[in-house]
Amino acid sequence: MKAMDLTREMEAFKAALKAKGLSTTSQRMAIAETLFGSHEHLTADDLYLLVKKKDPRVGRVTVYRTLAVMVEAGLVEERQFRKDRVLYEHVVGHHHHDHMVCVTCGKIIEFESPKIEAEQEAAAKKAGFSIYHHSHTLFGACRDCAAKGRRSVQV
Amino acid sequence: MKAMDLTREMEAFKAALKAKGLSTTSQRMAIAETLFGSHEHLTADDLYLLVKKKDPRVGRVTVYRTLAVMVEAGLVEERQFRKDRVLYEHVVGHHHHDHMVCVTCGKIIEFESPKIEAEQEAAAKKAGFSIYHHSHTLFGACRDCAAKGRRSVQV
DNA sequence: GTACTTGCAAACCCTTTGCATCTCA
DNA sequence: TGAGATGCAAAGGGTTTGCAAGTAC
Repeated sequence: MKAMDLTREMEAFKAALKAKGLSTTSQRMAIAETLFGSHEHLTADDLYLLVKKKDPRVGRVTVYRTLAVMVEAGLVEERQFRKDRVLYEHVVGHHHHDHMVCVTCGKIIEFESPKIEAEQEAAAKKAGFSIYHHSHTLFGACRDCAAKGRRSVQV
Repeated sequence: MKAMDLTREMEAFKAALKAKGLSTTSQRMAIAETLFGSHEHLTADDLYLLVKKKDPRVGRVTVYRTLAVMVEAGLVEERQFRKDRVLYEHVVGHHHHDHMVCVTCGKIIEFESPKIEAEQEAAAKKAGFSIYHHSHTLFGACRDCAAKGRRSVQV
């Protein structure tokens, strides 16, 4: 796999830092490059371990603090598929989608449905509710796990 | 408000205990009566405090353990609207619904949409995914909070 | 009577915070 | 150089577990 071009993501992050009056530190850059370079859904600790491989001088706490900045800037979103674990997904340059989570193998499938978006907007309007954001996750079995008849509970 | 008739819920719980080979203890009954008698979304600790008013001999740990039994039996569902808090809602005798959560005042509005259910089923089918259950939550401002222009982040 | 339950306290896990040191601008 | 950033260690908060004593059946 060739190296990804992270220019757009990194520029967006630097702009967000500048807008908040925060410094462009080597730790923040290393964390951002690692997260933007991954298309996985990562826990803070997953990310910490990955960043540490690149630059051992980055601490776990800085990862948490940097993720918080990114979330606040709208560059990254938190996903909670299990009650004991928060996953981070970078969303710069991606359009909105929701998720199907295979409870057997943990696979995450992204989906989007304009009809669902329209319907939830209609439901909200009916209740006088203004949506800021939403979370819509389907839990079940992916094609492979359903075929294999496996059914445990991993996620 | 007159006392609710919890017969159906309590019988369902007793049946679930019997099916699992578990004893009908006074603690479990007190916890069940309290939870089934509430139409709020409660944290384990909220429930513990409520039960303790009725019967001070019930411990926090037993509440956690009893909730786990109820969730496994399908009598109660867990809702996670915030990453640091799990809410429990009893679902015996209620039909499925999803939630809108006001991030300003914390109000929870229930909604249901057959169209959304149908669409998410269609999306899953397209991906070869079998849905076991799902979570769909809208975060935003309820009518009152939107009108007052308040916008903090409580939930 | 015996195996299951309970409840206290302690352990756990993830996350946040206090604070001295370091670094960007 | 000085305000902001970092990282260690320790605290925090919700939840789970070990174990001795209590209870259902």
